[in-house]
Amino acid sequence: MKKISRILSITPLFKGLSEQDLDEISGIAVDRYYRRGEAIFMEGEQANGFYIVADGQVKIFKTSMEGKEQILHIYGPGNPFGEVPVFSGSRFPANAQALVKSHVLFLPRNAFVRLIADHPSLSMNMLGELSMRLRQFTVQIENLSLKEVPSRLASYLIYLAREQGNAEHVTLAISKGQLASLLGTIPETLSRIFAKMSAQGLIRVEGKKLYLLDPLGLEDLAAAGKLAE
Amino acid sequence: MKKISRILSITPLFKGLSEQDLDEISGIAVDRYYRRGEAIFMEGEQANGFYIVADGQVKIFKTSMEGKEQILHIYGPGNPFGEVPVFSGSRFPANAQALVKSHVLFLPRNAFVRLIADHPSLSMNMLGELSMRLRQFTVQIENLSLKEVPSRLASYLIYLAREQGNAEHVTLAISKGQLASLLGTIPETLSRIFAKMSAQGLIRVEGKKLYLLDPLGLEDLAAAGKLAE
DNA sequence: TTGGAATTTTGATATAAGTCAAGGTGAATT
DNA sequence: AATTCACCTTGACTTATATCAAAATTCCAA
Repeated sequence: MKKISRILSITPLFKGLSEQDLDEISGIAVDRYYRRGEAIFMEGEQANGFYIVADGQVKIFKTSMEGKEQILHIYGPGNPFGEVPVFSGSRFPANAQALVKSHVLFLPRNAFVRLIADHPSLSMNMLGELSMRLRQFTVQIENLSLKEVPSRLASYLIYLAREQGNAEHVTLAISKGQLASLLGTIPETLSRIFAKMSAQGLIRVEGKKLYLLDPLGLEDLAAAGKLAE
Repeated sequence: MKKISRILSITPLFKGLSEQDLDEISGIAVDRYYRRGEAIFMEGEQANGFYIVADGQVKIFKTSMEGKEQILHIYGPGNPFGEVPVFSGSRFPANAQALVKSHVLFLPRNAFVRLIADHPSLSMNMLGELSMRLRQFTVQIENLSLKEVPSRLASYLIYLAREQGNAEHVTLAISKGQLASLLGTIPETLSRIFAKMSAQGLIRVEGKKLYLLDPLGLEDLAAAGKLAE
């Protein structure tokens, strides 16, 4: 139990709740463990609760008939996922799978809905969470529809640099294949773009460590720019 | 004032609220009128409230540097829009523009947040609304990333048929150019695909009226299928 | 440490969809 | 009825990215 409340206390979703409230949530949360690559839920499956990553890394994704995959989110400790069916529908709109060995908390729907009804700050937090998701999807749609792959990659690198608080270099938390799927492309294409961007001196690639050699050039590319031959 | 509460009463967002509550909301809502083509808000603009379509048609969209446009939603009477900044950020993530002469209600942020705090059913409705949006974006991302334009069009036609409750034919509420932008393509491409689909006997196009001649063929195409030459 | 699988890269080729340009159609306005 | 303008269509061409195949590299686990 101790372990659960520690995770809940670092979860932004529960910010502003009292110690007691957190205990109450601890009471309804259930531990679940997944191996690397294991499915957590599948698109279309009936949901009876949602999840919070306690430890590890989880991807939310769609797949096409032909087997191509599009990653929608990658979540780490403190991130909730699978909440959509709690508030609408009741079936998951996408698949969730553990990218590495992971520990997640499962929050049963009914108990949570009861909780939310008399904790306005919890519902405001959840509204904030869903709004952030909508914002993010907005960007993802813009990227897929209005930008080419090099721009998407540049945007992502800039985003990572900000997130990791280091303008010099970033470290990929995922494989390049998974990055391709996140950017809406395939590994071959991503690889070629890495090569081109390196040739132009925009970046230097050393395994999972990427040096951002020309931040302005990257900004430029992210905005609209074409990647020269 | 009479007019406002009639609109509020048909707005799903306010379902389950008492007559009094609706009156209270009427009190804080402000009428706004827009001409065809007029901007309602722009991406990045500071928001101090959200909107509900009372009458007319509004598009939410992003544009690229080069001027290509991607429509995210098209809303009609009873649909709320621009709520994201109410709960996160405070800037609009996209643009809104009236597609036809429109009447919208503006709900100031603060008054609405106060209202939501002590009306659990209102916050549940809003959570439901945002969840539906997330669901829809999920589909849109899937379409853009994993399906080709003919499949997207077929999906859209099937969706329209369901919405309009007629399996035989559907009527476009928007121009073909706008439809192209909604599907993430350009008018030329859409036009060619209409031509091809007509040649295969899948549909027949008569201006804004589209006859679905081969529902199974369309289902097939929507799922994954390729459009033959 | 080595063998084998997974991941990444490179090359040759195919293709869906975008661009540019020119007509055509139809509906509204004068 | 004539004119204009927005919308739609068609054609020739270009291009970004996917596909298929194979080689190279990296990563683990035996």
